[in-house]
Amino acid sequence: MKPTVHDIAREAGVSLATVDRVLNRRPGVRAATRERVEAAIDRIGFVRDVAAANLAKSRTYALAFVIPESDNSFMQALRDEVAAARLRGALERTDITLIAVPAFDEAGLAQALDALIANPPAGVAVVAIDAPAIQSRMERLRDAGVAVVTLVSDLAASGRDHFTGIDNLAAGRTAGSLMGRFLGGRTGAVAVIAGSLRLGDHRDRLAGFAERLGQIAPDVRLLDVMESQDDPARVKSLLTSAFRDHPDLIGVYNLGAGNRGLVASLSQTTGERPLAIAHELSPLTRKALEDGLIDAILNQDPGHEIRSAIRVLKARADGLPVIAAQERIRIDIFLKDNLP
Amino acid sequence: MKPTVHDIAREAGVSLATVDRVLNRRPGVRAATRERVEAAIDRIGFVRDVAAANLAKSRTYALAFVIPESDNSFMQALRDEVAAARLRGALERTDITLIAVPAFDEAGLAQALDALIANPPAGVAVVAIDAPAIQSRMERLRDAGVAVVTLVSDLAASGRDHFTGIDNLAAGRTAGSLMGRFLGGRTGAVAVIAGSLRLGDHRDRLAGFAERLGQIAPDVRLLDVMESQDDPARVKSLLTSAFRDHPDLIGVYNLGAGNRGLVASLSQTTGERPLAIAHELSPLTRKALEDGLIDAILNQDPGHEIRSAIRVLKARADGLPVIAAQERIRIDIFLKDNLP
DNA sequence: AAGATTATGAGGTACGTAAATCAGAAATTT
DNA sequence: AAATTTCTGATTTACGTACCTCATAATCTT
Repeated sequence: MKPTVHDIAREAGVSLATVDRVLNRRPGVRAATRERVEAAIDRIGFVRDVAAANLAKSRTYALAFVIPESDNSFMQALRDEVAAARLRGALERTDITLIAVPAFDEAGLAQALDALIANPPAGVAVVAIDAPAIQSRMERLRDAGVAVVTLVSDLAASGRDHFTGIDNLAAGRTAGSLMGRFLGGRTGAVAVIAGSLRLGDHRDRLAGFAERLGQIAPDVRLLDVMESQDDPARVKSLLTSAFRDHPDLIGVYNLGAGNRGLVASLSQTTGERPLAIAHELSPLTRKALEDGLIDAILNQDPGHEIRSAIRVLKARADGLPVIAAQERIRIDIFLKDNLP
Repeated sequence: MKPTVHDIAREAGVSLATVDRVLNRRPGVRAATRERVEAAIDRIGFVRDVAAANLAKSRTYALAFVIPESDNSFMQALRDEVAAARLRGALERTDITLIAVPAFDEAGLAQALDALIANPPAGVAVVAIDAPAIQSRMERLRDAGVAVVTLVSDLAASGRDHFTGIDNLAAGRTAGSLMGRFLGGRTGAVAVIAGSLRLGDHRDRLAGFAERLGQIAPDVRLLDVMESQDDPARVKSLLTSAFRDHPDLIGVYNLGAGNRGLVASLSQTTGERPLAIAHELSPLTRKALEDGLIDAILNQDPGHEIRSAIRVLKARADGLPVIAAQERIRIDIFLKDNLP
């Protein structure tokens, strides 16, 4: 049988109350006694029954997700996944709050974090903006004993317990690799569109892409990066100019959002279609992949990210370890053949 | 507050005992009363507290994993993941048994299943061989109320509740797609090595690969498939002959195990190295990818598969729904750039 | 050494559900 | 209408842990 707290008490020769004090870090136990109890715990291999403990505590994990209210499909998917997780709350003993903040708005995010500091939940997941005002607030949350996870876009480590998202430098390199190899020695110009170079993840993707493409296809001419502010209309107009100005355009990499503009532009091209690589699988990009308009999609699964963040927050809130391999977010590569 | 069984009783105007009878499908409730209780459950949105229920039942889920004792790294990884899951048993209320059976041995597998039928656990996960003797035993298990999942290699649907593994036809197409595009218009011969065409998953991969490569690179000459029995030495000797007999060999796809032979052969090639695509990420294939000996690895994550199978088995054992999106096993594509 | 302080023990209740018993009500059969 | 059978209610115990109170033992202060 699985050992219980009673077994610890018997083994250590103390009462249940003392075991409880040790287990739950309550005061009033001499160091020597505490060690005896801990030794007994190790010896008999006691593992706290989390279900019973939660039941006894009537514990529900209050978790807050702070996500920008951007209208791009990735952020939308992220919010939908939070909503779905919210519905599972009764089963999973979570009470999830979704806090939508204006996109790219440091002050708005800071304000949302201040509200959380005033009324701290057990855990907070934030799509962070890397700025001192945000960093310091995240540290305050952690100091208050709140489990803190950054989502999608990271911060300096002191501001969070864990980052749930992909390695964007590697994502850029992957895009560069695919672009270079799919081009198969052809020469010409390649265009890159970012949302904004003020975003760390976009900067990382660009750097990785340029580095890797330069290695594999040194003869390809990489055009100056264009910024779309993640706006589909702007993506489209930027591409229109690029097609006009560079008749030898053989590849396009959209490393930010606004894929609607990319697809619209590609579906209008006459002559040979350029290779296209973009991020985030959505109904739109999925269809473009199936239709052959886009050649590859790099993806981070929003469902995985939200569920992973919840697991990590619950574990940190309980002071339990995390299965690292399970919580690493993959850079998925999708071709039309391996669509899920 | 979350509604409890007491709330149901009050709402339906019956006693707790009757609610319990309805909830746990015990006899002794008139149809009319049962409906009243069920209506009350719907009305107040009751969700059974699984943790409390398990606590009350002192339930642990006895789960058996039946996995071939092949020495290839994928099956090894699968067994390791089961062992790891076994250690988490105390936390997750599972009692996991790993049953290793001889590889490719229908009679041995049938015998292992018979033992399980005689002493049925709550759930069984099997790396199945698609044969009538196996199929019928799986059906017997299901009829006995055991949750049944096929692992890696599937069976007809009547023999299992769920399949935990990848779509191998799609995996083959993905390999064909990558091969075709990476070749970038070059012409020559492409070799394919399977473990055994008696295995359904290997047949599927081959079919998908041939189909897709033919579309993308019609000028490429696909050599007759060779069978390695998943033996590294045989993979190597087959490749040696292929290199000798076909000087224009420009691509190799190993769709089964035995990658050690593939890597050994590739590292000895003189002149231009052929494109190489293989399955399953391991320390060996990872290194080969990093060194540029292999160009792409298709992968199914053994950790995900085992954890998914456990979640599914527990859910089926409780008659709970499964989050389908979470349990779909991805066909991962790894290049040297997006290695985890 | 008396008093103050800190450790520990003993015992209980609570969490939400499962499962059992036994008594009594209602429906069905004879 | 009586005897059976089938439902239903009321109540209790158990699961493993958390957390509370009260009493007493051990240790430290002055």
